[in-house]
Amino acid sequence: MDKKKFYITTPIYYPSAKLHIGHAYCTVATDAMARYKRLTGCDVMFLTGTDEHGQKIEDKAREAGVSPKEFVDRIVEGEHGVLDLWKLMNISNDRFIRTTDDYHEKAIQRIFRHMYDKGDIYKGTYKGKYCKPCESFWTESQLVNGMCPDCGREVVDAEEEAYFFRASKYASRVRDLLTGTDFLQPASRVNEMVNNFIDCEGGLQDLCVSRTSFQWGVPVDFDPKHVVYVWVDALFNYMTALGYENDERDGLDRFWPADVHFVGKEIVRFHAIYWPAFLMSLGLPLPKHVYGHGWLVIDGVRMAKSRGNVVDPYLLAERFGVDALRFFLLRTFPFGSDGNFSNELLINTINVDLANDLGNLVSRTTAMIEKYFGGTLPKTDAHESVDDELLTMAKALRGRYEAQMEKYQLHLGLDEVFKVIARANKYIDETAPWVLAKDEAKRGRLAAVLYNLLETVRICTVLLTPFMPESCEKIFAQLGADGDARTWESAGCFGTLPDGVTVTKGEAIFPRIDAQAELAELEKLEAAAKNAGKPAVELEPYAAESVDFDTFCRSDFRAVKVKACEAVKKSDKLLRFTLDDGSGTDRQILSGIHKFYEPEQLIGKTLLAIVNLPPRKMMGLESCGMLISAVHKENGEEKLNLIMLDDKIPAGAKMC
RNA sequence: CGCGGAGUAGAGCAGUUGGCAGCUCGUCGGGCUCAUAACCCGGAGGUCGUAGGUUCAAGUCCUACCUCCGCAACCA
Repeated sequence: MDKKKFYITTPIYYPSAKLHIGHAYCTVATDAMARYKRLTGCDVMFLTGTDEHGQKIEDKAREAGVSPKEFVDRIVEGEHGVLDLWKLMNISNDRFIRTTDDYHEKAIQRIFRHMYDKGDIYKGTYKGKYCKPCESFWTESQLVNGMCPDCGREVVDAEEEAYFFRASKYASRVRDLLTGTDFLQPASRVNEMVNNFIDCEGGLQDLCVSRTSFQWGVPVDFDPKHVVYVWVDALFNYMTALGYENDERDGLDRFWPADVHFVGKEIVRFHAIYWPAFLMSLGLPLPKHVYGHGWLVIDGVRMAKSRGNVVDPYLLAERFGVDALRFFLLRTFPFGSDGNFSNELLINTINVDLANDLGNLVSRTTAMIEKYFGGTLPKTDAHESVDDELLTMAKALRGRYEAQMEKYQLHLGLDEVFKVIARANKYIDETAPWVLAKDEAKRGRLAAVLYNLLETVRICTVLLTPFMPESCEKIFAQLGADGDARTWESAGCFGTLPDGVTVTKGEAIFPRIDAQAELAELEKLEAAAKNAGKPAVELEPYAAESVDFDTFCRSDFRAVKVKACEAVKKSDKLLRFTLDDGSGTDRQILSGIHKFYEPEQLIGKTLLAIVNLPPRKMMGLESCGMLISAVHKENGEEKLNLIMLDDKIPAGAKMC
């Protein structure tokens, strides 16, 4: 019979900055799944890569003074870059795709044209905020203080010509796919998608698939002032990497459709709605599953560069070992939901599961075989009923593990293995080999007990291989398990190790970590890493254009006193100020500075405000003016200081 | 009333179709000495967010409310 195929992918990551532990989490999970499938005998294709186009990279490259391609090359191929990280993490991907690869770009042009020819891509207008001097479009949410985030000048409502994908045409087929099949997992994500994006007001929106406001992308070949905008470019990587619309790669017939795309929950929408719609448009087979995993969060908030709470996988892998880190990520957090990451939990998991339970089990088993039998067990068949439970569990393990793995429940697969490991530790207590060893007549029974342990450990190790390839290799070596005793087959067969096998007690495979000392050390290292290589103080660029005196004079700046200040409900940034501006009536101003100040710090302070801006509503509240602050970056971190005036200045005093 | 998720022992979480409330860590007590001060056993600790309702029986189903978190919005 032909080998079964299995095609699995990670998202292609956006290399605008170094990857963090969250990216590693997703890739390690995919890797474990791919290794598991290979173990079971599947012909596996495992793809990962990078999504390298777009405005943000164009901007970052300009800031760095290099071309966009040079910029992404550095993050992808450079030292401690994406490729290095996956090598370090022992990722076994079969292919790596970069959306700047020539064959991919050419294929995207053809794909775009096919969809256009079919009438599923049409020319329309994209509405947004436009900054004339910068020739840039911004979405409402990108604006800084309602102004252009680049130059700080005013933006205007404007329209840009753009191509759109007619997603609306496929709305009902996509809804059926989501609600009627197990395409999207975990199932809890289905309602969210359907209610939010398909059955919402206005129905499924057509998707903007081209832009003219930046150049760093795949040009639309029949209308070259447009570049293909993110999702057509990014999602089709899963097919172009197999040779779709190109001759450079191959394997499309063999591996498409994908068996599963592992993706973070933030991009579930694009994989679960637009990706199937694209494929429907082209009449292509749909992937079998999309699995949206959770995020690693820190103290309950999402990890993000802008929050300065990203965790560096390099640091952790180097300190604790790649396998320990891989294991921790997949053992601790339920794969479908968010998990709260902490160094403490990491160390605790390593100590308890790997050092105390697994490592110590290997150690005491091999130690006793060496001590009592010189490393080689004699033939024996002294079975007792106390063995039954352990043997039953060990024999059933592969099936139970497989059931979980097939559902992508990696943490539950591991859980099954660790139940058996715990049972084996208990078995040692029950059988007390050190007592048997004192009685020469019980040599046979002693050998049987140790053999049972040896086999149990071997089976567990086979099943742990996808998670911790290198450590399992070491364990096999200590057990004397050769090629045939490391296979999927053998994991279902208690008694695989031959009589006379020789074990060797070696170094501790997972040494215990001194938690307190290590935590302190980590804190130091992370603080150092955070500040490394970043300019101490970074200033906004100076305005190139001059402003005439009259324009300046029309701005009415006044001293104001803070009478009351409170956080705006449901907003993480806004503070609501009630101010005395000297006029006799209170003035309300909202300011997005909660990240920098707590409201109680500000009551009674004398601040500077511009008071003749038109009122504006935010979160349902009216803001009449703007408080003036000084902004800069320190060690890459945004800093903001309100301008505080001498308290003897009366409320309402005009600045000029 | 924008959409969705979550509230269960000190912490982190499981609890399938309603049937005596569980797991890991921590904590306290005991056992063992093969092992990486590891392992094994036992105890304490919860009115399962609140208030109603259905039922012989509710963590589980229904209704209302409270709190938290995502998305969205907003960030003058």
